[in-house]
Amino acid sequence: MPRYWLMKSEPSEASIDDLVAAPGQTLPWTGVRNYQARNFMRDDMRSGDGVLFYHSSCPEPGVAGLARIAGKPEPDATQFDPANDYFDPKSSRDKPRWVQIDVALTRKTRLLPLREMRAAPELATMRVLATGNRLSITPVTPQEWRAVLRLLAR
DNA sequence: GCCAACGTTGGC
DNA sequence: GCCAACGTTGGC
Repeated sequence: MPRYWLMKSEPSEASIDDLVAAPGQTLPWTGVRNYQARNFMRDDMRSGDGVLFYHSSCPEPGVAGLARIAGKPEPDATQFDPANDYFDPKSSRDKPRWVQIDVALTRKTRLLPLREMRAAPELATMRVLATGNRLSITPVTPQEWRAVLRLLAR
């Protein structure tokens, strides 16, 4: 049974165009430093799960493409690298704290702006739209997934 | 740049 | 375990 996720990325760090241009059109999802989001990756994601690739903290926030989970969670390489912005001195290779997982492009879509998502009654239940939500990874229901696809097709 | 909302830290 | 202080997120 496929599951669905929304994953936020700042386009200045990793945009949908970066995913299009990546080797194998696949990027390791690194840098998650929130336990709830980590637990989604570590415990709940399965290869083949659908992903809404969302651009955040940018002039036009919204869904920018469709992707899917590939492979399985691994220790996030950036946590061990002191030169990396996401270095975590409290983590160790023996007991890694953070995980990454590969995300593979399905297709780039038109931008579905946050504004349009908020205006769509069928998306009112989406976690990412909930007041105060800051999670960079949120589950998406099959109904929400289908509704997003319908909006993208317009 | 502002600021609301939320997560994390650390003293007690 | 409480909770104040602080840091981060992310839309606007």
